[in-house]
Amino acid sequence: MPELPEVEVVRAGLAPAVTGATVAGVEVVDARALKRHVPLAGDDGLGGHGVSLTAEAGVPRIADFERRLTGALLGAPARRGKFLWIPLSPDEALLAHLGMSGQMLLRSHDAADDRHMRVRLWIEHPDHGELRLDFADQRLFGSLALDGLVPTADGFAAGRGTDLAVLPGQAAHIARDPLDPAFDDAGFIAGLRRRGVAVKSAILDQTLISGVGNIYADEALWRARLHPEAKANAVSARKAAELLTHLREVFAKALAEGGTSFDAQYVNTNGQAGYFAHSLNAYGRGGAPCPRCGTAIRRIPFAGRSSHFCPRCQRRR
DNA sequence: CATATTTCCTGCCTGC
DNA sequence: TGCAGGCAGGAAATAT
Repeated sequence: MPELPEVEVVRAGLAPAVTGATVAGVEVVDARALKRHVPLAGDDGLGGHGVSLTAEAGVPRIADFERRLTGALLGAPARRGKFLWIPLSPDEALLAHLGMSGQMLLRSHDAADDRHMRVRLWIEHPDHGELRLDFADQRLFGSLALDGLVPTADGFAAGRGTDLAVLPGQAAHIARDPLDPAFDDAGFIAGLRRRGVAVKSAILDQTLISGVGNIYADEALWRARLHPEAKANAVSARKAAELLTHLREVFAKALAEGGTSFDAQYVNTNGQAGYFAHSLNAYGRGGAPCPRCGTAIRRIPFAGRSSHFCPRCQRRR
Protein backbone atom coordinates (compact mmCIF):
# COMPACT_ATOMS: atom_id res chain seq x y z
CA MET A 1 0.00 0.00 0.00
CA PRO A 2 2.77 2.49 0.56
CA GLU A 3 3.42 3.99 -2.86
CA LEU A 4 5.51 7.01 -3.76
CA PRO A 5 3.65 9.63 -1.66
CA GLU A 6 3.58 7.44 1.43
CA VAL A 7 7.25 6.51 1.17
CA GLU A 8 8.15 10.17 0.63
CA VAL A 9 6.24 11.13 3.79
CA VAL A 10 8.35 8.57 5.64
CA ARG A 11 11.60 9.79 4.09
CA ALA A 12 10.85 13.40 4.97
CA GLY A 13 9.88 12.38 8.50
CA LEU A 14 13.10 10.44 9.03
CA ALA A 15 15.42 13.11 7.64
CA PRO A 16 15.73 15.48 10.61
CA ALA A 17 15.92 12.64 13.14
CA VAL A 18 18.43 10.33 11.47
CA THR A 19 20.75 12.60 9.47
CA GLY A 20 23.94 12.82 11.48
CA ALA A 21 22.80 10.27 14.05
CA THR A 22 24.88 7.31 15.18
CA VAL A 23 23.57 3.77 15.54
CA ALA A 24 24.12 2.81 19.16
CA GLY A 25 22.46 -0.59 18.95
CA VAL A 26 20.55 -2.94 16.66
CA GLU A 27 18.07 -5.65 17.56
CA VAL A 28 16.57 -7.97 14.95
CA VAL A 29 13.41 -9.53 16.36
CA ASP A 30 12.34 -11.34 13.19
CA ALA A 31 14.85 -12.44 10.56
CA ARG A 32 12.11 -12.48 7.92
CA ALA A 33 12.34 -8.69 7.89
CA LEU A 34 15.88 -9.09 6.53
CA LYS A 35 14.80 -11.03 3.47
CA ARG A 36 16.78 -8.76 1.19
CA HIS A 37 19.87 -8.61 3.36
CA VAL A 38 22.82 -10.41 1.83
CA PRO A 39 25.49 -11.13 4.45
CA LEU A 40 29.06 -10.47 3.49
CA ALA A 41 31.04 -13.64 3.14
CA GLY A 42 32.71 -14.23 6.46
CA ASP A 43 36.43 -14.04 6.87
CA ASP A 44 37.54 -17.55 6.08
CA GLY A 45 40.80 -17.00 7.89
CA LEU A 46 42.69 -17.40 4.63
CA GLY A 47 43.03 -13.72 3.86
CA GLY A 48 40.27 -13.82 1.26
CA HIS A 49 38.94 -10.99 -0.87
CA GLY A 50 36.02 -9.93 1.32
CA VAL A 51 33.98 -8.46 -1.52
CA SER A 52 32.17 -11.58 -2.65
CA LEU A 53 28.60 -11.99 -1.46
CA THR A 54 26.84 -15.13 -0.43
CA ALA A 55 23.37 -16.07 0.73
CA GLU A 56 24.34 -19.62 1.57
CA ALA A 57 22.64 -21.30 4.46
CA GLY A 58 24.62 -21.09 7.61
CA VAL A 59 25.70 -17.50 7.19
CA PRO A 60 24.46 -15.70 10.28
CA ARG A 61 22.27 -13.13 8.64
CA ILE A 62 21.09 -11.44 11.80
CA ALA A 63 24.53 -11.24 13.33
CA ASP A 64 25.98 -9.83 10.13
CA PHE A 65 23.31 -7.16 9.92
CA GLU A 66 23.67 -6.15 13.56
CA ARG A 67 27.44 -6.13 13.48
CA ARG A 68 27.77 -4.03 10.33
CA LEU A 69 25.12 -1.50 11.33
CA THR A 70 26.13 -0.94 14.93
CA GLY A 71 28.28 2.16 15.28
CA ALA A 72 27.42 3.49 11.81
CA LEU A 73 26.96 7.20 11.15
CA LEU A 74 23.70 7.79 9.28
CA GLY A 75 23.51 10.13 6.30
CA ALA A 76 20.48 11.88 4.82
CA PRO A 77 17.70 9.46 3.80
CA ALA A 78 17.09 9.20 0.06
CA ARG A 79 14.29 7.73 -2.05
CA ARG A 80 13.65 6.54 -5.57
CA GLY A 81 10.12 5.32 -6.24
CA LYS A 82 9.21 3.12 -3.29
CA PHE A 83 12.81 2.34 -2.33
CA LEU A 84 14.25 4.21 0.64
CA TRP A 85 17.85 4.18 1.82
CA ILE A 86 20.06 5.78 4.44
CA PRO A 87 23.74 6.05 3.47
CA LEU A 88 26.23 4.70 5.99
CA SER A 89 29.40 5.50 4.07
CA PRO A 90 30.34 6.45 0.50
CA ASP A 91 29.74 2.88 -0.60
CA GLU A 92 27.13 1.36 1.69
CA ALA A 93 23.54 2.09 2.76
CA LEU A 94 20.71 0.76 4.89
CA LEU A 95 18.05 -0.05 2.31
CA ALA A 96 14.36 -0.21 3.24
CA HIS A 97 11.35 -1.31 1.26
CA LEU A 98 8.02 -1.05 3.07
CA GLY A 99 6.22 -3.67 0.97
CA MET A 100 2.56 -3.34 1.81
CA SER A 101 2.60 -2.82 5.53
CA GLY A 102 6.08 -1.73 6.53
CA GLN A 103 6.43 1.18 8.92
CA MET A 104 9.44 3.23 10.02
CA LEU A 105 8.56 4.59 13.43
CA LEU A 106 10.52 7.11 15.48
CA ARG A 107 9.95 6.44 19.15
CA SER A 108 11.39 7.53 22.45
CA HIS A 109 13.52 4.94 24.23
CA ASP A 110 10.82 4.13 26.77
CA ALA A 111 7.85 4.01 24.37
CA ALA A 112 5.82 0.79 24.31
CA ASP A 113 6.45 -1.72 21.54
CA ASP A 114 4.42 -1.24 18.39
CA ARG A 115 2.60 -4.27 17.08
CA HIS A 116 4.60 -6.29 14.54
CA MET A 117 7.91 -4.69 15.50
CA ARG A 118 10.58 -6.61 13.56
CA VAL A 119 13.84 -4.64 13.72
CA ARG A 120 14.91 -1.94 16.16
CA LEU A 121 17.71 0.60 15.91
CA TRP A 122 18.77 2.67 18.89
CA ILE A 123 20.13 5.93 17.54
CA GLU A 124 21.82 8.96 19.07
CA HIS A 125 21.54 12.35 17.42
CA PRO A 126 23.80 15.24 18.45
CA ASP A 127 20.82 17.64 18.50
CA HIS A 128 17.84 15.43 19.19
CA GLY A 129 19.26 12.97 21.68
CA GLU A 130 18.35 9.32 21.90
CA LEU A 131 15.61 7.74 19.83
CA ARG A 132 14.49 4.37 18.60
CA LEU A 133 13.91 3.74 14.92
CA ASP A 134 11.56 0.77 14.80
CA PHE A 135 10.76 -1.15 11.63
CA ALA A 136 7.32 -2.72 12.04
CA ASP A 137 5.68 -4.80 9.32
CA GLN A 138 2.52 -6.83 9.68
CA ARG A 139 2.57 -8.71 6.38
CA LEU A 140 6.33 -9.03 6.01
CA PHE A 141 6.48 -8.01 2.38
CA GLY A 142 8.85 -5.26 3.37
CA SER A 143 12.44 -5.62 4.47
CA LEU A 144 15.63 -3.95 5.53
CA ALA A 145 19.07 -4.73 4.12
CA LEU A 146 22.58 -3.44 4.03
CA ASP A 147 23.54 -2.94 0.42
CA GLY A 148 26.41 -1.54 -1.60
CA LEU A 149 26.01 1.80 -3.37
CA VAL A 150 26.52 1.79 -7.14
CA PRO A 151 26.63 4.66 -9.67
CA THR A 152 23.41 5.75 -11.40
CA ALA A 153 23.13 4.78 -15.06
CA ASP A 154 22.68 8.39 -16.21
CA GLY A 155 25.11 10.05 -13.81
CA PHE A 156 22.47 12.27 -12.22
CA ALA A 157 21.57 12.41 -8.53
CA ALA A 158 19.99 9.10 -7.54
CA GLY A 159 16.68 10.35 -6.16
CA ARG A 160 14.87 12.59 -3.70
CA GLY A 161 16.90 13.58 -0.68
CA THR A 162 20.37 13.13 -2.16
CA ASP A 163 22.74 15.00 -4.47
CA LEU A 164 24.89 11.94 -4.94
CA ALA A 165 24.76 9.84 -8.10
CA VAL A 166 24.82 6.51 -6.25
CA LEU A 167 22.06 4.18 -5.10
CA PRO A 168 21.78 0.71 -3.55
CA GLY A 169 22.55 -2.11 -5.97
CA GLN A 170 19.18 -3.71 -5.25
CA ALA A 171 17.43 -0.55 -6.48
CA ALA A 172 19.69 0.11 -9.45
CA HIS A 173 17.32 -1.47 -11.97
CA ILE A 174 14.40 0.69 -10.81
CA ALA A 175 13.42 3.54 -13.12
CA ARG A 176 13.31 7.10 -11.86
CA ASP A 177 9.97 8.21 -10.49
CA PRO A 178 7.89 10.96 -12.13
CA LEU A 179 8.65 13.51 -9.38
CA ASP A 180 12.39 13.12 -10.04
CA PRO A 181 13.80 16.14 -11.95
CA ALA A 182 15.95 13.74 -13.98
CA PHE A 183 12.94 11.64 -15.06
CA ASP A 184 13.05 11.00 -18.81
CA ASP A 185 9.60 11.98 -20.11
CA ALA A 186 10.27 11.08 -23.74
CA GLY A 187 11.84 7.77 -22.73
CA PHE A 188 8.79 6.89 -20.65
CA ILE A 189 6.34 7.74 -23.42
CA ALA A 190 8.30 5.76 -25.98
CA GLY A 191 8.77 2.85 -23.59
CA LEU A 192 5.09 2.74 -22.71
CA ARG A 193 4.05 2.70 -26.36
CA ARG A 194 6.45 -0.14 -27.10
CA ARG A 195 4.73 -2.56 -24.72
CA GLY A 196 2.16 -5.13 -25.66
CA VAL A 197 0.67 -5.32 -22.17
CA ALA A 198 -2.24 -3.47 -20.61
CA VAL A 199 -1.47 0.17 -19.88
CA LYS A 200 -2.05 -0.45 -16.19
CA SER A 201 0.52 -3.26 -16.16
CA ALA A 202 2.98 -0.94 -17.88
CA ILE A 203 2.74 1.83 -15.30
CA LEU A 204 3.02 -0.71 -12.48
CA ASP A 205 6.31 -1.92 -13.96
CA GLN A 206 8.96 -0.29 -11.77
CA THR A 207 11.58 -0.62 -14.50
CA LEU A 208 9.55 1.72 -16.73
CA ILE A 209 8.39 4.24 -14.13
CA SER A 210 8.70 3.83 -10.38
CA GLY A 211 6.56 4.72 -7.40
CA VAL A 212 3.22 3.68 -8.91
CA GLY A 213 1.17 0.99 -7.17
CA ASN A 214 -2.40 -0.22 -7.50
CA ILE A 215 -4.04 2.80 -5.87
CA TYR A 216 -2.35 5.57 -7.85
CA ALA A 217 -2.43 3.54 -11.07
CA ASP A 218 -6.23 3.41 -10.84
CA GLU A 219 -6.42 7.09 -9.87
CA ALA A 220 -4.17 8.32 -12.70
CA LEU A 221 -5.96 6.16 -15.28
CA TRP A 222 -9.29 7.57 -14.09
CA ARG A 223 -7.97 11.10 -14.42
CA ALA A 224 -6.59 10.36 -17.89
CA ARG A 225 -9.83 8.59 -18.92
CA LEU A 226 -7.89 5.52 -19.92
CA HIS A 227 -9.27 1.98 -19.55
CA PRO A 228 -6.84 -0.07 -17.40
CA GLU A 229 -6.92 -2.92 -19.92
CA ALA A 230 -6.24 -0.75 -22.96
CA LYS A 231 -3.07 -1.94 -24.64
CA ALA A 232 -0.10 0.27 -23.84
CA ASN A 233 1.02 0.25 -27.47
CA ALA A 234 -2.41 1.53 -28.50
CA VAL A 235 -2.13 4.67 -26.35
CA SER A 236 -1.31 7.79 -28.39
CA ALA A 237 1.81 9.77 -27.56
CA ARG A 238 -0.39 12.66 -26.54
CA LYS A 239 -2.45 10.49 -24.22
CA ALA A 240 0.69 8.95 -22.74
CA ALA A 241 1.98 12.45 -21.97
CA GLU A 242 -1.35 13.27 -20.35
CA LEU A 243 -1.15 10.12 -18.24
CA LEU A 244 2.29 11.15 -17.00
CA THR A 245 0.95 14.58 -16.05
CA HIS A 246 -1.92 12.95 -14.15
CA LEU A 247 0.47 10.67 -12.31
CA ARG A 248 2.47 13.70 -11.22
CA GLU A 249 -0.63 15.58 -10.16
CA VAL A 250 -2.13 12.75 -8.15
CA PHE A 251 1.22 12.07 -6.46
CA ALA A 252 1.64 15.75 -5.57
CA LYS A 253 -1.88 16.03 -4.19
CA ALA A 254 -1.57 12.84 -2.15
CA LEU A 255 1.78 13.99 -0.79
CA ALA A 256 0.24 17.30 0.29
CA GLU A 257 -2.41 15.36 2.19
CA GLY A 258 0.05 13.06 3.94
CA GLY A 259 -0.60 9.98 1.79
CA THR A 260 -3.38 7.40 1.60
CA SER A 261 -4.33 5.33 4.64
CA PHE A 262 -6.98 2.62 4.41
CA ASP A 263 -6.23 0.84 7.62
CA ALA A 264 -3.63 1.15 10.32
CA GLN A 265 -0.91 -0.10 7.97
CA TYR A 266 0.20 3.08 6.31
CA VAL A 267 1.42 5.70 8.77
CA ASN A 268 4.11 8.37 8.95
CA THR A 269 7.13 8.15 11.26
CA ASN A 270 4.92 9.21 14.18
CA GLY A 271 2.37 6.48 13.50
CA GLN A 272 -0.23 8.87 12.08
CA ALA A 273 -2.47 8.21 9.07
CA GLY A 274 -2.73 10.38 5.93
CA TYR A 275 -5.90 11.93 4.52
CA PHE A 276 -5.80 11.22 0.81
CA ALA A 277 -8.18 8.23 1.09
CA HIS A 278 -10.96 10.82 1.21
CA SER A 279 -9.86 12.20 -2.16
CA LEU A 280 -9.87 8.95 -4.15
CA ASN A 281 -12.08 8.96 -7.24
CA ALA A 282 -11.86 5.34 -8.37
CA TYR A 283 -9.74 3.10 -6.14
CA GLY A 284 -11.79 1.19 -3.58
CA ARG A 285 -15.02 2.76 -4.83
CA GLY A 286 -16.58 -0.15 -6.73
CA GLY A 287 -20.35 0.44 -7.08
CA ALA A 288 -20.10 4.08 -6.00
CA PRO A 289 -20.87 6.84 -8.52
CA CYS A 290 -18.08 8.21 -10.70
CA PRO A 291 -17.40 11.76 -9.44
CA ARG A 292 -17.32 12.92 -13.07
CA CYS A 293 -20.38 11.32 -14.66
CA GLY A 294 -22.28 9.44 -11.95
CA THR A 295 -21.93 6.00 -13.56
CA ALA A 296 -21.18 3.24 -11.05
CA ILE A 297 -17.44 2.59 -10.72
CA ARG A 298 -16.65 -0.97 -11.79
CA ARG A 299 -14.29 -3.30 -10.00
CA ILE A 300 -12.71 -6.12 -11.99
CA PRO A 301 -10.05 -8.72 -11.21
CA PHE A 302 -6.61 -7.74 -12.40
CA ALA A 303 -3.39 -9.73 -11.97
CA GLY A 304 -4.44 -11.17 -8.62
CA ARG A 305 -5.80 -7.88 -7.34
CA SER A 306 -8.43 -5.40 -8.49
CA SER A 307 -8.87 -2.55 -10.96
CA HIS A 308 -11.40 0.20 -10.36
CA PHE A 309 -12.56 2.36 -13.24
CA CYS A 310 -15.54 4.20 -14.72
CA PRO A 311 -17.00 2.18 -17.60
CA ARG A 312 -18.34 5.36 -19.18
CA CYS A 313 -15.39 7.75 -18.83
CA GLN A 314 -12.75 5.10 -19.45
CA ARG A 315 -13.49 3.24 -22.68
CA ARG A 316 -11.22 0.50 -23.93
CA ARG A 317 -10.20 2.64 -26.92
C1' DC B 1 13.56 -11.39 -25.24
C1' DA B 2 8.84 -10.27 -23.45
C1' DT B 3 5.12 -11.51 -20.91
C1' DA B 4 2.52 -14.33 -17.42
C1' DT B 5 2.24 -16.74 -13.14
C1' DT B 6 3.68 -17.96 -8.57
C1' DT B 7 5.54 -16.98 -4.16
C1' DC B 8 6.27 -14.67 0.08
C1' DC B 9 2.93 -13.24 4.72
C1' DT B 10 -0.64 -11.82 8.29
C1' DG B 11 -5.00 -10.26 9.68
C1' DC B 12 -9.41 -8.65 8.65
C1' DC B 13 -13.72 -9.65 6.74
C1' DT B 14 -17.50 -12.46 4.82
C1' DG B 15 -20.36 -16.42 4.47
C1' DC B 16 -21.83 -20.87 5.96
C1' DT C 1 -19.44 -19.08 17.73
C1' DG C 2 -16.00 -21.09 14.82
C1' DC C 3 -13.75 -21.83 10.88
C1' DA C 4 -12.62 -21.90 5.99
C1' DG C 5 -11.78 -19.04 2.31
C1' DG C 6 -11.10 -14.67 0.01
C1' DC C 7 -8.70 -10.59 -0.19
C1' DA C 8 -5.16 -7.03 0.29
C1' DG C 9 -0.55 -6.05 -2.09
C1' DG C 10 5.26 -5.16 -4.22
C1' DA C 11 8.59 -7.28 -6.45
C1' DA C 12 11.65 -11.24 -7.05
C1' DA C 13 11.74 -15.75 -8.87
C1' DT C 14 10.17 -18.95 -11.97
C1' DA C 15 7.63 -20.51 -16.00
C1' DT C 16 5.93 -20.00 -20.65
